[in-house]
Amino acid sequence: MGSESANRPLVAVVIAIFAVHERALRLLLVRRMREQHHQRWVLPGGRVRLEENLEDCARRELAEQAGICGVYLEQLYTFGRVSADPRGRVVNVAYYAVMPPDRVVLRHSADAGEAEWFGFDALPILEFDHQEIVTAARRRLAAKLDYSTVAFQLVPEMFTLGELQEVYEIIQGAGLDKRNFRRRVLALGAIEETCEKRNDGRSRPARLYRARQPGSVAIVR
Amino acid sequence: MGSESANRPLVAVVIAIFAVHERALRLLLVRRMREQHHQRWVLPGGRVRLEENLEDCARRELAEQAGICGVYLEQLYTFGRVSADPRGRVVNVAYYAVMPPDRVVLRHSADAGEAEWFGFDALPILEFDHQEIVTAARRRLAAKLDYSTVAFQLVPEMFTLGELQEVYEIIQGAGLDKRNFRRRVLALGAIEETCEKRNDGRSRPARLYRARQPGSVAIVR
DNA sequence: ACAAAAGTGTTCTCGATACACCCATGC
DNA sequence: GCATGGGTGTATCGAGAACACTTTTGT
Repeated sequence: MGSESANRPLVAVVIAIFAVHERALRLLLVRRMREQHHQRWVLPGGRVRLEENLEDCARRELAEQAGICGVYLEQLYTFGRVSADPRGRVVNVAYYAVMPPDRVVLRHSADAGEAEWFGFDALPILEFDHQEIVTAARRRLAAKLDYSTVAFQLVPEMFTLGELQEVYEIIQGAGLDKRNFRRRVLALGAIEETCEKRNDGRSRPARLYRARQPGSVAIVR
Repeated sequence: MGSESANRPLVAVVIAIFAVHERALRLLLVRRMREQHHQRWVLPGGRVRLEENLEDCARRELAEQAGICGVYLEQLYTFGRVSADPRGRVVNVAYYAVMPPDRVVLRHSADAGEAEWFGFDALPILEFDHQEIVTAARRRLAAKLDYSTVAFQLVPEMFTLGELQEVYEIIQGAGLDKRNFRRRVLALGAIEETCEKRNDGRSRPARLYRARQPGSVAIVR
């Protein structure tokens, strides 16, 4: 370590992974171990191996550091400010990812140290260029809600229109008209009714819907 | 060379720079010298220096390889497929850039080898992941015409509405209604009339317009 | 009965589209 | 006078926004 390859930047991926849980947008952070800034919370990520594609690296780091697999993942931007990391030149290929709330229970994997979901009102101060990455990721996600089907990746497999609307309202930070919202999302033709209803125990049961293409995110409109 | 830093990917920038010239969309390519694939046309670009920011690197390479300065430049995507380059692992941070037609005359700089503008109907076959990069850049540019003011970077400082419309039609590959186009672009409030007219010698002289913020590209609509 | 969220239609405004003719200049 | 591109207005359509009340369940 230390002087290895000092004539090339280090290439790393960094992931901002979001979930909407308990009426708040949450971001996953991990504690960085055995490093200069150990004990500080940082975005998950790590160096890219020579024989590994960029997205594979992002998925591997999510799995290793937080036990998370199979989420929607999209490249965001590459940050490479010369002075971003005092330990040396790093080029961070940033990704953002999203995950449904029924999967935020974290499996603490052995070698991983800790991982934890933070609300945006209680985010710790982030090192390096991670603050900038989170801001860009959040902006991109908010924008994509309006012209893609990402939102279905942020709700359980079966969901109510109320839950879906909550995702929009929390991420975009603005209330929406219920009738207009329902008309718009149904008009997309990307979700279908199920026969089931969800009974939350304190009000009228809501019909459950399901994405027609649960595995993929499409550009719409 | 050769075995240097073989434990880290090489980080390079690659630029797809476009201009609309003589009724066609054109792309700048350079001949790669003293390399395995010398004498093949490739996108301009090169390795990122340790003490150099990514965008600075892109601008330096454009200047060195084609004498081009001061253009609009935007990061596109980072390509890092393991097998993209047979010489070793490369992570290509791709940019796209645009330039007005009155600047496509190339200054052949001394160390640069050749640079040349190619129409899309006569593009050579590109090595590595360059074909993919060009396709992505073109798609992004076509999309950005509709929600930003990039188009003003593709026409001279003073331009006619006919020229501007031609830029849209050529890049998006579809004819537009003249009256609707003019109404829409004028309604943006981003350009202003000048007193001058351009006389092309074979029809009625056209009024010249100028961007209000010639230096910057804004998101609109 | 009351609290809590589900469910449901109509009106209005504004931006996008379709469409055809006269004008100024060079040859 | 003819060829070439410049310049102009109106009618229609559809998407998005505003807006309030009834229904179903649990307590």
